[in-house]
Amino acid sequence: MSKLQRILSHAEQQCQINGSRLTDKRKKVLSGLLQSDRALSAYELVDYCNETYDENFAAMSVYRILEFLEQEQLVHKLNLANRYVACGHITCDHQHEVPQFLICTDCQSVKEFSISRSTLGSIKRQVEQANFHLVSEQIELNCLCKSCAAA
Amino acid sequence: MSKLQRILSHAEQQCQINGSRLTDKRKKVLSGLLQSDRALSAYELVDYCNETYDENFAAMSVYRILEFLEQEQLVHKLNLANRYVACGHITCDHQHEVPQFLICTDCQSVKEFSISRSTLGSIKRQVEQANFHLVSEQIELNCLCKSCAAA
DNA sequence: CTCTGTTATGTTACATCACAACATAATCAA
DNA sequence: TTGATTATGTTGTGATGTAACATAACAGAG
Ligand SMILES: [Zn+2]
Ligand SMILES: [Zn+2]
Ligand SMILES: [Zn+2]
Ligand SMILES: [Zn+2]
Repeated sequence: MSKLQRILSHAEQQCQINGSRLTDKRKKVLSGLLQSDRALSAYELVDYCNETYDENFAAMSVYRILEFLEQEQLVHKLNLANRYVACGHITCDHQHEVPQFLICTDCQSVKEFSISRSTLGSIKRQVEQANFHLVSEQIELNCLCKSCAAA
Repeated sequence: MSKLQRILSHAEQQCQINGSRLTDKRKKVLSGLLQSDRALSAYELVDYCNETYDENFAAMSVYRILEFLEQEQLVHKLNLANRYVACGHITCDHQHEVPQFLICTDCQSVKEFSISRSTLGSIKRQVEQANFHLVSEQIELNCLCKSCAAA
């Protein structure tokens, strides 16, 4: 069983537990993201799926499917880049924490990582001091990945 | 002399020093942002200027003007919200540091603030450990402002 | 296995967004 | 005045995101 298959079946189980269905189309969109080494826009996914699976996804469908996958924590939306990535922890059993993302502005590769609790804590403290309140611990940072930085 | 006037003339001087011109149109766009209590999208600015000054700005012009104002550090672009705010430090004489922004996802009000050097340092360190490199210290965080959080 | 309500997907049509490309006008430096 | 540079006008287009309504697939009750 390939790694992709393993992740997909794990995702399917997870959906069953949540009382939702990982349909064929949804699986294809998720696969697209899983097989991509970078974050994809909705329309890139439309093209990818249509070429790879000889399907006829409409943009509308992909947006709806992405919304679903996001709710199921299988996919993350990167607001800073208006793109989507597959969650890197689908096969993990532990509860998914709110992740932070490093996005390469050159090649759109993404690293899902966790900033230390203490750093996150001091960010939150300083935000509160400024009389604002974080709506989410999801933090996105524009970066260069190692290979793009070298070039 | 009103506060607005003072900021504008300060901005004009700054442009002269840089060998650029703060034209009438550019002044109007900047004024629009200065008088707004929240971040505005390019098209909101188009509408605002056309209504307020009885002008006929085209979207294209506003995009160009915003690009100019950004170069002059008079305006900041918020990538997370696809909106623009006037710099809060135009009349400061000290060198402008890279700012961080707290953006209310409800009312689009924005606080330009500075995270502590030490926190910024530890963020950078953790990013480097993940083999990425920050392209900018500009960090944008989705928040709720105090009044929106209350409601 | 029907029937029926719910969920998923298809289809069409729009509103918005961001900018390319070329044209004209204003400004400046000599 | 002239020529170069900069700013703005104008037109057109590709990309984005979603509303509104229609049909299909599914699941559970009877
Ligand atoms: Zn994840
Ligand atoms: Zn890269
Ligand atoms: Zn500023
Ligand atoms: Zn608010």
